[in-house]
Amino acid sequence: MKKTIFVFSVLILLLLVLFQIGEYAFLMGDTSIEFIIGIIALVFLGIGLYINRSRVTSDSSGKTGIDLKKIKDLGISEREYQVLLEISNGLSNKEIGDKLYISESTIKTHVSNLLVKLDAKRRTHAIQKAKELQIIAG
Amino acid sequence: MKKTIFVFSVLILLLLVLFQIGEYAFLMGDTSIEFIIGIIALVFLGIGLYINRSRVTSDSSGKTGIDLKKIKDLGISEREYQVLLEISNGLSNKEIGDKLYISESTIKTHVSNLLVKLDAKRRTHAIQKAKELQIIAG
DNA sequence: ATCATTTTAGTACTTTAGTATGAGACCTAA
DNA sequence: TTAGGTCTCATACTAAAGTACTAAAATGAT
Repeated sequence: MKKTIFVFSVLILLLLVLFQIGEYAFLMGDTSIEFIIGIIALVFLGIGLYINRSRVTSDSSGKTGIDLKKIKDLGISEREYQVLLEISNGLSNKEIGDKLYISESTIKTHVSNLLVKLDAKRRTHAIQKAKELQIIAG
Repeated sequence: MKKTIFVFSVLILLLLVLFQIGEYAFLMGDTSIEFIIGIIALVFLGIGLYINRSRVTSDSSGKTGIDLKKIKDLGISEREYQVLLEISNGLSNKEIGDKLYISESTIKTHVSNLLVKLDAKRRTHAIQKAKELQIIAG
């Protein structure tokens, strides 16, 4: 919200500045009206593109982006998160162990801990929960 | 691609039209330069917003849309697809059976068939594959 | 009505997943 | 140095998942 207000304030200021430049250049007569209009058009086209880009960025970070803070809040450790990612990739405990060079037993421990921390009954449930919590890509 | 070319053509045409209007209004002296600049700024701001909006829209429909045709191509039946959806919701075979009012044995049959059709080793793998194939929401 | 497909369900079995518990190794902050 | 957390691994167990069949009932199109 604060960001939006800031952006619009800057926008209005820029508009006023452009008014001044436009008037000044017009009065001096050393610049064609086409040039001024072209500059203004380009600037605002850029502004329009930028505003939506930032909107999209904030949207995607809010919808598909990964919430690192939430991972910590849930008490999920680095290793556990790695395991979670491999689970969502469809790997078995054995395969995850081979990939991370640790035993299947250790993976089972990590998975059990993950299920508790994500309040999930199964690994498929954990995937669904993790997506809901936006801690893994969907 | 064709759409992009069309959009930019319209953009250039609009720019030329605005040049003419600007020059005309300027010569007639019945419109202030601020007004013209304001209009142009607004128009191009709108254009900038529109261009990014359409880009986002096409992106999301291409990434989150469900490909019904692909489901048929894979030979996945209606019932099997229902089971697939419940798997991705994190339910167990027993829970899916209860929800669809059929036995767990039947769910197992459906799941086995799904794994073959999706070329998956496990149900978690099936979820990942189904998302990759854009058969389920991700 | 017949053929093909789907849906349903079962048995018997193997494999994978998950729980509970204990314990050693490691690192870091108090 | 000790306390807390993470990471590791193991054993023993229960539960769930998955495979490989077989087969009956329902559905739907020709």
